[in-house]
Amino acid sequence: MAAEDVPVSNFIREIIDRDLADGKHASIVTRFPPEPNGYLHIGHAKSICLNFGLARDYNGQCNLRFDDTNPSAEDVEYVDSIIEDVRWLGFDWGKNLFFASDYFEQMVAYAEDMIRNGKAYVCTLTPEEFKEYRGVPTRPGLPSPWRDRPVEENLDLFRRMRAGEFADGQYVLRAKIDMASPNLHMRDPAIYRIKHAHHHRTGDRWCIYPMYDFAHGLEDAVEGITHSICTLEFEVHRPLYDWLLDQLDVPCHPQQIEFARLNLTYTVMSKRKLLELVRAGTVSGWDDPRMPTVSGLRRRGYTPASIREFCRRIGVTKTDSLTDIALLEHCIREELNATAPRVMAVLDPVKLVVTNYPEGQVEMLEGVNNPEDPAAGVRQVPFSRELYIERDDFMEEAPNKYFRLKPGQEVRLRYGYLVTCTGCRKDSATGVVTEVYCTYDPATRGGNAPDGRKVKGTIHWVAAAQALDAEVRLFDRLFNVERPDDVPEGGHFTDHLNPDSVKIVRAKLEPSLAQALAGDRFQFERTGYFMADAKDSKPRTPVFNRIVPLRDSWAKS
RNA sequence: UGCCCGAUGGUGUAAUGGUAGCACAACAGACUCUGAAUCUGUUUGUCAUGGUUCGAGUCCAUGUCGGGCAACCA
Repeated sequence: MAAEDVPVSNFIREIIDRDLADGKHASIVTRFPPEPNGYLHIGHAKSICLNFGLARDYNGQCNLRFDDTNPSAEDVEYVDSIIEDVRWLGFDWGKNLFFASDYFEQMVAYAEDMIRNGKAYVCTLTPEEFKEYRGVPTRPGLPSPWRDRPVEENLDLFRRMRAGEFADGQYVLRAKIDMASPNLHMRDPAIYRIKHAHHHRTGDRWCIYPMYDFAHGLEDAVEGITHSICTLEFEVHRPLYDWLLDQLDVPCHPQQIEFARLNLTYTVMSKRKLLELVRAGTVSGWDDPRMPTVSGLRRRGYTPASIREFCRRIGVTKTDSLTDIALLEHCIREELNATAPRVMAVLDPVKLVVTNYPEGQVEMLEGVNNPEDPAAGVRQVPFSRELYIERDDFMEEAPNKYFRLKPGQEVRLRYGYLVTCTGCRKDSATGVVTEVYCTYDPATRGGNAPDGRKVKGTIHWVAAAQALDAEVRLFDRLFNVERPDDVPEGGHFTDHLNPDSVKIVRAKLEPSLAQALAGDRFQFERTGYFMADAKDSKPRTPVFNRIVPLRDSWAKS
């Protein structure tokens, strides 16, 4: 078993172990129940890995169920993207793809059972009055004047609600529980509302829709869910979840278990805020490579395995926490270090002229594709008199510990020659370096000196005439503070947007990259991991996204 | 001021009454044809106060701090 597949224990697994040992269940059934009103993000990935991971490890089943009980915000676009994302993450629900909307008829029957049992009533209060009667946490609520409406009248009104005789908000079906409960959710919650809205799956068949609290437990029960796992904010709903299932003649009573949702530094995670960024055009869409959405991470170049590994490492608890995004970055670096072919690419080019190298000569030098993986083989890289190097790799006046090119210093051109810097030319007006000069030692072909002398620095380069010009997108975090949600009075989370979250450059790439296909990942030596963009890369003219930079202990000091 | 939940190094997470461990991050060194990777080492922790116990991060009490709950959203 690979390290990444070894499950990390957590309190939910302990509950399941106990339930299995006690014989409460012979096997488990979980579910991932998204509402199709937005794209999935890395927080959902945590839930997906949890629920599907449990099913996998315990030889159980995990359903993919769309909780589509509110047509106003939902759309097939979201259904499709969610299906694609869960599958991309590497999970399979087999035949168990369900929609809450498929249970609407059944839910109405359960609602009528509740009415007949005197556990639900049709209320005529307006939304404003409803709120008024509910009271506040510190004060009990007041019973609705319609609380004791006769069963027959409730039944009749509910059926007419369904038949479309009333306007939105005119009536609502409520559970009859306890208006004095310290738990607001137990104060006769609404369970069915009138909503004349077009549903993406049921069309105009319905004009009443069940509320989450009524629907969710029934969906779970009907599907035979054993462990209904959700996030912490539903903890206060659990008494209602349990109460409801106790009132009705359902196939089973699943156990709701809550865990803490994922928070990431330098990131916002609410669907509302992500939608706002999309709508405002702050990002190019849900799959903008800077977004924490599954589609954004995919576009950026993250692999499913790296996201799964991240989810494995963060664990599952009930503690509200803030995970350092450095851990996510570590997970993708770790994978790509082992798998990504190395190439040379100059992101901020300046010309280097090897003054004693014959003009017009081109020789092919051998580069190792992946030092971590001998099977990756070697490739040929052209070398000539004029090259491009990184502007950062030359300093006219440099500190002592600067190992790259400075006048008089010898460095290695990776897989090329040892060269000694002899000077540079600068634009007389601006002082900007336009060309750097050096001489090479012909005896050092391939990068080693026969006399055994060592050089401290090795830099990457690309032959000027053979270089492939390409667009490279350098992404950085979208926000420049750890907690973008923390805003002062009157502020907005977008105040913390990082103005430099993307920088587009024209880079010089080694010619082998002309063969790169959309979705191919590479390590650009000394700079980072990159992927050819899935949408904008064309054959022979790739466009690269920087997934994550290499660690750089020099830049820090 | 009501109810529910939580609190272990900078961050995340283990330890289930018996040696506080792991990972990320940071720092230092070794190695290096990537200032990467790798290797070695270092710093930093049980929210507080009582109690139970031979023994408490763990159990109990009180307090403190943090989060959630007052959509006909999920």
